[in-house]
Amino acid sequence: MDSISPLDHAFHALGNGTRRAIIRFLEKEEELPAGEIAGHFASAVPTISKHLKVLQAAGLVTVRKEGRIRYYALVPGGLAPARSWMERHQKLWSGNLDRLADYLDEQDI
Amino acid sequence: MDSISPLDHAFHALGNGTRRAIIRFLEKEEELPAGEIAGHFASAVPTISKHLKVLQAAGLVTVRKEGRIRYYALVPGGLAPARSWMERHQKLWSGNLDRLADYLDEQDI
DNA sequence: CGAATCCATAGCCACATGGCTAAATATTAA
DNA sequence: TTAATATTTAGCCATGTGGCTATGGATTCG
Repeated sequence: MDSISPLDHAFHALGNGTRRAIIRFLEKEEELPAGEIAGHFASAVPTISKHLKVLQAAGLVTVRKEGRIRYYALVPGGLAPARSWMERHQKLWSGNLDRLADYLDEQDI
Repeated sequence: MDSISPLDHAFHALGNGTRRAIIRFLEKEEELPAGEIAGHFASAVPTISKHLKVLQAAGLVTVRKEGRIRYYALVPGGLAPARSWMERHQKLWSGNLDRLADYLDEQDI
């Protein structure tokens, strides 16, 4: 019943080389059909489909269905929560902790 | 035989709420004994010990052994590789891709 | 309608993960 | 030397993950 933080999903999604490669591939185009994404990787089509679903659950990617084609695209602010977590902690890491960051971290934001 | 990228380790380590909580706890002090870290969590001691090992493998944490006590501390630049990956992609995400980032990403740096 | 295309889902496998308790190791104290 | 303390390692269990093939649903083409 323990609800999992959105950060868990985001970091987990990024913790796989194939998924990061999919992200890089998507950055080059506005959007891409699932098949075209799958075609650029050695893995089987359903395997890539699964990865896309993980990226979607992490809020990093969206789908647009047009006929029988699914166009995948990056979510503009998708990386922001994970990135801001890192920003704040990069600072704390270096020694200058402040109360705002403490407060934010109590909620694991 | 596929060697796993350091980024995989870092992102994977961050993809768990307990481990992020350990990081937050470590930020408040220069270094802490394993027992004191474990004491602040509901999980059993060996469970926290395992998490510390994951953080260590990810290059986020170091140990210093003094007698029978292990002092854990954050690695100063430990977050940097993961953070810079996100920096670069946050930019690409927003639309302005440049060749340097492309080159860096070919090696998944 | 029937066949082809695009893609997801279902089901399987081997292995990883996060949790636990119990045992081992290393060091210090009695 | 024996006992206590700090921490890791060894096993065990349930569940998750990444990979595959085979099947199914939706859409388009002949």
